[in-house]
Amino acid sequence: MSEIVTRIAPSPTGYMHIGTARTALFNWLYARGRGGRFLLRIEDTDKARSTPEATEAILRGMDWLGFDHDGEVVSQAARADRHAEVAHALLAQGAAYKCFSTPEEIEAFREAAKAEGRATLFQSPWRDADPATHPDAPFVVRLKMPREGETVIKDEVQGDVRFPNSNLDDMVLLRSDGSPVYMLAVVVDDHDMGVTHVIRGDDHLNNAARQSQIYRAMEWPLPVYAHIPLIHGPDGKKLSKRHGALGVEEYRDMGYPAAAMRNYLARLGWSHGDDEVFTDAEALAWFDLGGIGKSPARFDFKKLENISGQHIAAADDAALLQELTDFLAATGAAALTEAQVGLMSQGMVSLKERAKTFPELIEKAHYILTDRPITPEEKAAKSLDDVSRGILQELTPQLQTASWTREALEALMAEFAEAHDTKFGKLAGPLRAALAGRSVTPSVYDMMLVLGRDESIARISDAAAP
RNA sequence: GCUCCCUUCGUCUAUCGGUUAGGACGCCAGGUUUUCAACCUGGAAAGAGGGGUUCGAUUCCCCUAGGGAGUGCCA
Repeated sequence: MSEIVTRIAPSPTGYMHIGTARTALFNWLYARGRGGRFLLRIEDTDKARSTPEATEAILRGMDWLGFDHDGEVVSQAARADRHAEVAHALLAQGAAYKCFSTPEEIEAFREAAKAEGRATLFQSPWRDADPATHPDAPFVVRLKMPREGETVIKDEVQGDVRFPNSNLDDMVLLRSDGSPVYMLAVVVDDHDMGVTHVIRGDDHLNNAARQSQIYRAMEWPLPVYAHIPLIHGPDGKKLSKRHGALGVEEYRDMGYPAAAMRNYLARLGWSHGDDEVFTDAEALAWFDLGGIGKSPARFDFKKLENISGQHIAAADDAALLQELTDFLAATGAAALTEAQVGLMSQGMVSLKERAKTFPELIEKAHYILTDRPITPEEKAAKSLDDVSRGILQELTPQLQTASWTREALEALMAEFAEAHDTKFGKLAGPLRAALAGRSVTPSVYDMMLVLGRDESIARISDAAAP
């Protein structure tokens, strides 16, 4: 079997859609999981809507998600000459023809068809015209679609889909200004790039029938098709910016790890038995076209969060810290100091199991990211009354001599609490306020261990001071 | 209008003719607990509707309903 080649071909208009990210993921998984190649082509033939900024956004999104592509990024617009060349070849062999109908005539045709309840597919009078009768006027090049029989698309997701040829129109290949149209461009590009598997949104399923006729006319081998259902919004309607159809970069900025995003997106419309949380290696090994569902899936933030939390909890400490650093940089936050990085790497163990996103992780790490003197928040300040200050004061010397291990500290606290005829729960509040200036923090022991004896005692002394 | 696709708990899904229709998220109840989170136990929750085919349909076929896509000298 020859090498597998897939591609992602986004249009650079606006931000990088989350659906594009999922299609890219499927293509990437399919190729990379099989030792194939994964290509990137920017479909920038619509000059009016394409922007360099959008291309940059796509590149950044692909980079963040870790979808490395092979070879150079292909610009579809740059290949217009080659597209036209194919159109002219089709023209020369009689598979396409020049159509001199004006837009007004076509419009009139459709109006009339509609009024009579006929199909509105335009039937050009020039399809079989003798070239000798061609006027000296602008024309478009149209493909001669078969009028009889049917076109069958063998789709790996949808099965065999049959289209009556009578429903296929003689689509335009070249506009009257000689520029190629998208339908032609995709086919030529996919062929020239050696794409063997076209995995794309099912909004292209109908187009596949029309495009396949270009392959047939050129006698090019058809790629394997897999049309995947689109992602819908929480309301089941098409995903729009209104309800969460955010750009990929917005998900990054919300603090979801890329690995979690990949995992969630993979599960959205694809399944491997009951597996829910998995690594990239597993996804690469498991992914196949047969596991793709046929119905559109809705985006569910709750599940994304859950998956995200599990990935953060399971992540390697150093790698997670690095990704957190990248997150801070990407969102324009201040970078961590060297000392903070040191403490963070020690605190990561206790931090990561309590956070679903990076912002949450940072929130939990507040005790590390803050410096003395600590000004307690209002809620925390309430637990620092005169009584508790006294208790903290009493506790300090004991901490001074305790051995700084979890066991020893737990024992010390238990003993201390008992001596004061109370429970550790009562001590926890004041200690949190002292150590972090907050009422919600990681475990008191975790904080003391990470902060170390000197810093911990210093903070407690600060709080105990009148 | 015409063509094509889709339809299992609220959500993501498993099932590839025979299951008490399974799992996950979320939700509810209880437990654990040092706050938050996590964790443990239990619970409610689904085959769109109607016809067939079959000994037997969630599964195969048809119809209806609902949703989506295409039908451009947009991509």
